[in-house]
Amino acid sequence: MAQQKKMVEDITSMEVDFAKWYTDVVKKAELADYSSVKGCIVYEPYGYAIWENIQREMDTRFKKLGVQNVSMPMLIPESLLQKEKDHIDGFAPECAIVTQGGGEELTEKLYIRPTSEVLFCEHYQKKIHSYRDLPKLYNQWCSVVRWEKTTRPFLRGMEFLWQEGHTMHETAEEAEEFTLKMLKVYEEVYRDALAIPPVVGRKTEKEKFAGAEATYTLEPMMHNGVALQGGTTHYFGDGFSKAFGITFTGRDNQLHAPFQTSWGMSTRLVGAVIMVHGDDNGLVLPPRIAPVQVVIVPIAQHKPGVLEKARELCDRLSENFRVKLDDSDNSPGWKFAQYEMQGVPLRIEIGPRDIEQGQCMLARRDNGGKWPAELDTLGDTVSSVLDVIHDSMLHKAQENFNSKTFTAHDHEEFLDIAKNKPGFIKAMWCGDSACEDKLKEETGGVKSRCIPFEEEHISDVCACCGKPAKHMLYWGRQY
RNA sequence: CGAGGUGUGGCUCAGCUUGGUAGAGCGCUACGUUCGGGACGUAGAAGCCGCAGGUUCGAAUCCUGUCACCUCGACCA
Repeated sequence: MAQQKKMVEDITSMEVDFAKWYTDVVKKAELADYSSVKGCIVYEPYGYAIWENIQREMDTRFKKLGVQNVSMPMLIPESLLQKEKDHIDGFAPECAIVTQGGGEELTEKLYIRPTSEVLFCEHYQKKIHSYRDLPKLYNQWCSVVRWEKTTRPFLRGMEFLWQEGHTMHETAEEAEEFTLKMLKVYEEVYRDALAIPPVVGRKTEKEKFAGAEATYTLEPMMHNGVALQGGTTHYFGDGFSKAFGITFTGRDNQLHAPFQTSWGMSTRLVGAVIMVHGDDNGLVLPPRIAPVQVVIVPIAQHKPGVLEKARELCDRLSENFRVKLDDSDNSPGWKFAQYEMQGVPLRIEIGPRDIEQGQCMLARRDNGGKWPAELDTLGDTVSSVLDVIHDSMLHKAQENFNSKTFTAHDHEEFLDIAKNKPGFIKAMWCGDSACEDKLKEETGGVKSRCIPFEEEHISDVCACCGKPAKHMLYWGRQY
């Protein structure tokens, strides 16, 4: 399909300034607006609807695995947060703290949750007594607060929406298996709902979550080659259990500490969708999470029969799809541009000429393709076209990933790629975090992304120090 | 948190150097004509010039502070 012409003048071109392009799209597509507090955004209806659709994709998958939704408090007493040392060391610097209530100084500070491991642990300590109480598979949908220095809508905020799952298991094997199971669920959401192919793997010691034994991550590549840490699952072992005195009587009539996991994905996914799929005309939404999957634009709508036919189409298609009929007074050209900006996957144009011929025009957002379709079989056509669009978007994202992923065989090549080619770098690593520090320093910000599950053998030695290599790592800059 | 930049109707910006009646384009409202890629005419509404102090007879304009946003670093999801 031919390269799409840039038709929207008020969005900065991606090539000119990617950061500006991003904020232009967020504002022009009416996804979010700034509030008067730094880093706290208003999720506008259209942006929130995207999040609701992502939520639905995740929530139904969680429930299939037996996960139950709960709601924990927002405030954490300081003493509770301090029970696990690595955890508080990791999070305390970026916490907001309540010191006053009802006009009086509090005797104990209350932390606004940056994440809720300790709250779940406190509760589990009361509820878990026997192996019969396990596993506990809880999740909550909530917002958390982290005092960030740099903020950007959806990508990094002081307050953001997410889900956090926290589970307790009888054995280490079961907990580790569940950690990986959730990682699979996340990957499925990425590919099947968001049409994004992430790199999936394990974080290095240096990059893992505060208090975790192992952290797994999903790292999609944005259109400009920058990574976004977009979802993590953690295996905690029994560290928190022991710190919080959670015990249960096992099948052997002995006391044991249960094994724990946690996992989370946030509204950052909306940012990923924007930056992976968007183009110079605005947002491009994957059909399965698009708030409006099909928009109907009547042409010459004042002429007899046009609006009636458009309404009839809208009613018919609404049985199976999320459809919007725009019968406002704006010109057709204005409507085309507007829904392109908002990333609506499929547009239907219907005018007097079409009605005469028993057809309508279909236009794809992802590649600009436009062609006539029979009205009689429109439902089936729309259904298959939306699937084709999804597959095609996933494919395009994969191609972008492939074309911006480079292999570094040695130190010199690594530095050269880091300096000159935006994207991911595949390179061997000795396992020493000193090499991660050194490469980050030398490249001005390239960090290890993860050890993928399917490692390639690039060379025998570390691309930093030249010692024998243990793993292949993905490297890259991140948001 | 460091360096730089920007805050004036809903949006993009002019005005500030040299203090003296608040401006333009787009958008918005009403009516009419239009309608296959951001239509046009006529009439109209809309701004304590980011916020708080200060200087002055008088401040969008000068001074101080503060907040937000953008870019580049450092830090982190």
